[in-house]
Amino acid sequence: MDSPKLSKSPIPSASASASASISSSSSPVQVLHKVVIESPFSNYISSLSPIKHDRAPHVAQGFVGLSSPPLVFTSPRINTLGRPQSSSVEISQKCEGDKKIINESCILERSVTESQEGLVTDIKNEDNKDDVAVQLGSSSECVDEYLADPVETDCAKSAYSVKLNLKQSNNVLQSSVNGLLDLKNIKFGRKNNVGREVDAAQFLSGQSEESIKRKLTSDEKLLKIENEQGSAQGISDGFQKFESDRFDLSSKEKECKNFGPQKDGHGDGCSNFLQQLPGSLPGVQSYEGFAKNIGGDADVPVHSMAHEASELQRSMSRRCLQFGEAQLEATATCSISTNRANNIISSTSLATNSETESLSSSHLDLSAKSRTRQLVNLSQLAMNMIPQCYGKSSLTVLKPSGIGLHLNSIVNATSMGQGGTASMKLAQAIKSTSTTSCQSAENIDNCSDAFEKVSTPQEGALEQKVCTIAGSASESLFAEESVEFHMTPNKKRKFSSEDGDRNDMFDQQSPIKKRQVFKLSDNTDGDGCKRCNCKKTKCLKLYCDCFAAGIYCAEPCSCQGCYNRPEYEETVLETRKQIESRNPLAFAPKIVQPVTEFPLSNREDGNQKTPSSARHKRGCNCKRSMCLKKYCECYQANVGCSIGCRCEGCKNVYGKKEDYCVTEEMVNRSGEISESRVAAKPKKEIFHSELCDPYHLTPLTPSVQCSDHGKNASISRLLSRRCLPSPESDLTVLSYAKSPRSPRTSDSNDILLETSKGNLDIDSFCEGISYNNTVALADEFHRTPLPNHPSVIIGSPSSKARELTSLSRVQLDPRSRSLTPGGSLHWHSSPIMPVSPLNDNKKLQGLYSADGGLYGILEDDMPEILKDTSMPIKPVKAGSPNGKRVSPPHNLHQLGSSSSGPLRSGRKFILKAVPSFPPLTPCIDAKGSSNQSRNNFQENRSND
DNA sequence: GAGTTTGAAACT
DNA sequence: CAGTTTCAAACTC
Repeated sequence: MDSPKLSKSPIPSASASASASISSSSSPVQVLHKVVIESPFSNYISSLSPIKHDRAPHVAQGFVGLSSPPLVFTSPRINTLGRPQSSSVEISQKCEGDKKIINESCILERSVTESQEGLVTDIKNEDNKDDVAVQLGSSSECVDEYLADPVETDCAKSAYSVKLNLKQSNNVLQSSVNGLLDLKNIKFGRKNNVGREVDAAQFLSGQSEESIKRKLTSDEKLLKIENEQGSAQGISDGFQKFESDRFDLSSKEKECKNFGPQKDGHGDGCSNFLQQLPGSLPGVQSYEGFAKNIGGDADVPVHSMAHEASELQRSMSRRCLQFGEAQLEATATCSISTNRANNIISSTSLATNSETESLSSSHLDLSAKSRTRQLVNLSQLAMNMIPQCYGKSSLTVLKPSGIGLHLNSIVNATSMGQGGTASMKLAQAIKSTSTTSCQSAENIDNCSDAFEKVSTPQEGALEQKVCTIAGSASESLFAEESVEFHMTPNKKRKFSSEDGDRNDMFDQQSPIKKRQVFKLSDNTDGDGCKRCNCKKTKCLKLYCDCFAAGIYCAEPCSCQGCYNRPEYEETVLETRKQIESRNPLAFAPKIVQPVTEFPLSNREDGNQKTPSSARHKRGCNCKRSMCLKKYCECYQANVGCSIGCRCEGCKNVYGKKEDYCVTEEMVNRSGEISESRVAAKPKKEIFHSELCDPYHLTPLTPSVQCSDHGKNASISRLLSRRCLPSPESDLTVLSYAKSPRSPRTSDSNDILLETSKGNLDIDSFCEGISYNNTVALADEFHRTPLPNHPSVIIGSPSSKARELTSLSRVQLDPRSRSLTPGGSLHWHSSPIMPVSPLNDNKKLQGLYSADGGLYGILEDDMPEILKDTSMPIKPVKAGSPNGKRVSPPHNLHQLGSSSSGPLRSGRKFILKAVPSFPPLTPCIDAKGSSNQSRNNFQENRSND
């Protein structure tokens, strides 16, 4: 044990105290982040609303001082600040009046915009946007119109981009006057909000009934949309309740109804959704299909739309913010996120569906009300999506779901997906959105009911999607947290088995209870984070999932003598440092998920059975469980085994080690990898590269994997790897392009890249940052807490994104096509490889070799930043036969001149220096040596 | 709920 | 670095 220092100042840092206070309120999980709220916006927001408390509790507490961690934590916090608060603000203001709401919305918008700005400077260049808008076609009408409004541009800081969008959108959007009116109204409202709330309101009201309605809608939403519902079409009481809760289900129904006929193809989905909403997934699926249609070809457009819509959203409603969080968490890819978000939204509220639909079919004729609602919904969607897509989103994403546990992001997601996880996430999203509204018990009940209704139907597709999202991006404590926090009784019902009496448990009742709960919930608290039951380690060792995940233990934990609490922050930090000193990657996420999975997964099925691209950083060392039980970290994480695994008799459902190798091989042969260099490399190398490179690791799978339990995982993997990124997912494409396989070389890759470009603005942050960053960030965060820059991430949401971006850019070789600014972040995509002509063979080897790859890349291409930054490329021990610890890549030596020496010798140093980067996977074949004796013993036992 | 199994983490 | 021990989760009964 690291000597746990007994109490030290209970709350050393202000942030810690803050978090502690928050946590005290109720949330089991506490996320610590120092910087988070520093932004004026956040402060302002926080001051405005009490929400903070609400939100905070949900957030898992991270170690404030932790050097490495917890990006994951950060993100949640960010979310909390921005969105949750905003939402809460809305609520609070709701009571006050529309004006306040408007103001707040404006503020939020600004904050969002600003944050976005930072991330998105790229967006300014939006040549692609036009394309996107065009691609989006009708779907973006409303948004476009909205964007088109000059006023908006003025108001929004991101006006520039908006203007561009507007121009484009104008061309496209003109078709729908109504939408414009609404949008304009909204915009106007926003402007006015900035300084002239009243005027704006008047203005809006004066412009048209629609505008009025819309305003009403916004007001209602904030206050409660009941009025709208009443004015609009009759809505079932149940739906009304939802609406009151802010779900606006009734409104959605109305909208859907309205849309149904109008909608082209999507309309059906909407109508279906409505019909099925009460309990049928189909609607959701159809909705997904719609989303796919929208974003399928060009995810980017969707993002752009979302982005645009986001502004509306901002003005309109903050409540969606949480959604965004959840979604963000879940999804790295915008398209996916969008779809999922849509799904989620739809699940939460019909309105959401209508939004998407409306977006998709710009020309849809909706009643003013419906349109208004749609706008609102769109705005919500946009909000949700935006964060994801945009830099902020990335930040949000940061909160790796997996955070909760090393393994866990993925695992949790998976579990959730399988069971009620999806629902939980949905619930999270919903709750997040509705949480504020649900403050009253009644509201809560209503919300919960609504949630149930929604969730139930969704369980099928939605859950999977959700899972995927959560898993891929990061399950994010966030979402889960929010879920817990928000969990209404109904929700509990849904999760009852899991959550059960979680609240009660917070008190740390008998461990048994907790433990039971854990069992039910898979040891995950609402956050999706596992909760520990440590008895001897005081939760200061990696044995403790909480500690390992960089979060403080919470009520749900049944640990004994726990020092992993805010009160013992110092101890925790010290211990953490010690552990990190031994193994810099100790706190890095265990599961590496390739960024690309997202798209792939989406494409295949809505369900996506498995994702298999994600892999365990170190790989497992299973001897007796055959990787079929949770003893296996790979299995637990719902990821397939890879070369890095030292397991024996692997039968991992998510992907056998052997299969993995085979797949890799096939891929290599396929020539996609292009350039002989890849082909030339031995399979192992390739595998290693993927394995080693966490990001790179498995392009294949989506972390989440909802699962078919990985039965199809292997297949999916193959597909994913082989398949170039479909146009559907730009991310995928990009990532692939970046992949060491040599995006350049492969024609397909090039094509893909180009395609993606056409669809997306690479420059736009949406694409670059949003996609890449989001994913990358998520991964990074999950994987590696940035020891050095934790505060940065947390502190300024954009900061991290920026850093990443900068890194990525730096990494990016101008020559390389790799678009993604953030892509570079993702190792797996590392543009560098393709770009750098350097000794391909060596590099390749290096790359392929687990650690080597990174090192090589870093040195050659990225050198400065990365080198300086010190990427924690490898866990010190990563390579050990046991696999427990990553050993430095042997190949490094081979790699480049400079790299090998220093790297090797200084591997430890490097690791520390670059905590921000995800730990590379130990590529080493390593045979598990460590437990041999034990293995032998086990074998003997088995034989017996 | 207790006990066993399992494999990672920690230790030597 | 390899081997061993410890630990807590997962699992079984």
